[in-house]
Amino acid sequence: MEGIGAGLACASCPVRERAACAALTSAEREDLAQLGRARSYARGETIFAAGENLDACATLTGGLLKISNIDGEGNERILSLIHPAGFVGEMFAPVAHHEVVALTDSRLCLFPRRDYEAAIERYPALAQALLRRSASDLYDARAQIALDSRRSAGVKLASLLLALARAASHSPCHPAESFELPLTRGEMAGLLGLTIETVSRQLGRLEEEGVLVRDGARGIQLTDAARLEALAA
Amino acid sequence: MEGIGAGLACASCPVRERAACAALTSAEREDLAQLGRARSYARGETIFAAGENLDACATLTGGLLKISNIDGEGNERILSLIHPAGFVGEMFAPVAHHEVVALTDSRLCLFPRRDYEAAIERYPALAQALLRRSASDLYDARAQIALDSRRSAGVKLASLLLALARAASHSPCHPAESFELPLTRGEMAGLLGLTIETVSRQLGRLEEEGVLVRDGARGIQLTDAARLEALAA
DNA sequence: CGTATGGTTGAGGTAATTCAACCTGTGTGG
DNA sequence: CCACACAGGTTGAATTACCTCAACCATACG
Repeated sequence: MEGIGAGLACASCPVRERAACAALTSAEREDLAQLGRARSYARGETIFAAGENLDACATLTGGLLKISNIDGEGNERILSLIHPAGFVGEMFAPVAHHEVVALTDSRLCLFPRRDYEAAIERYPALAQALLRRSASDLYDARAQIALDSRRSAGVKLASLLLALARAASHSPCHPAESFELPLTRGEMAGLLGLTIETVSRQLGRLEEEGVLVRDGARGIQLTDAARLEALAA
Repeated sequence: MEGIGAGLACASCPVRERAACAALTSAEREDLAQLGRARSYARGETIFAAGENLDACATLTGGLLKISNIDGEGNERILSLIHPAGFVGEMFAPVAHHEVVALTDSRLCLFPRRDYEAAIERYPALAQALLRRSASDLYDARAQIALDSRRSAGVKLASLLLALARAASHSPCHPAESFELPLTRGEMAGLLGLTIETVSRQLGRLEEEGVLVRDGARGIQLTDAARLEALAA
């Protein structure tokens, strides 16, 4: 079903209406699909490594990715999470600045960078769609900066949990009432600029306060979502 | 000389080779210029206020802007500095998310948003140029996140001083050896997520250590730029 | 001259880090 | 099947970098 000949099975693509390529006409998409190929990555696999030659870009069709930076001392800071329909690959940099790694088993639609760049020039709608997505990523990144500033560990963690609960739920703005954390404590710490211990303690505190119940290391059940939203303010 | 009729004096524009509109042919630029108008802002003046209707976007031709977020308690966090040739105005959001304020006397090229959006559709090269700029802003924002994470106040301040020294110098990567800070202590604090007092103390410490000499509140003379770069790592 | 704005300096408190021990589940090899 | 190792997680005690509060200084400006 998928990948007859070279291309992709856009017809059955779970993000065909939200990804950048959705801006194309079906004929144009057909054309673009010829250039790409789908590939699966297991949790923990690296998609792009910082410093390596960046000759591809991709749309995430399923799973969850992280974009992260490793500093001199080997500390990882997660700069962004990429959800399905997200786009990765720096179009205008010769080498990758950051690591891109699968947080859960994921599926991507990979394109050779040169071909994709050519497609951008050929299809103005694609450039616009990417611009829209880039603007949105920029907004998210700035929201992260705003969050980082003065706010306490408790607020940061509450915001993250809320975002994850929303992502876990399929309805847009409603947080799922119970879900599995797709990140380890270390990854949460890396994303929030905290330590593992602090994350663990804050999580414990939220449980003490009756906001949630932990179910094993990863399971979360929100017992007071309203309270969580208030804390995340 | 400037603004005969409605348009802009692109011929004498100091950023005509670096701004997004540089991607256009001269005929196209002529056309775009008809839509815009130049305006000056004094230090402290607000260009866009968060929450207000966002019906314009702009290219900065001279000066320095900040994009900032004010949280519930009235604390300001500066999300980004905008240097000449930078673009401001969220194209795809109905209302402004952030404050945009002039840090020094500045000059902008303002465009009605609808007209600019139409221009993007009309001129694919413009969309591409904006995409490039947006990708670069996104990279900067992520660099800021990386900086925020675990690094000490000293490292943050060193990075900022280095960035300002580079911006003050006209040659790209060489820091100016003496320059005026375009930001108050409060603004530096807001940009780095620190307090005014911490910034002041760290600055004092850099002076003690012989990295720089302060000349009044704003003047900075780098006596050991190499050391500063090492500290900013 | 007096007020305002921005800046410096000091003392004390605190949230988060660091360091360290211990727990839990899972997979592996004997 | 048990023993063991290992990765991820929790918990505690001590430390510290930064914040908060507060006083004071400098420069500019009406």
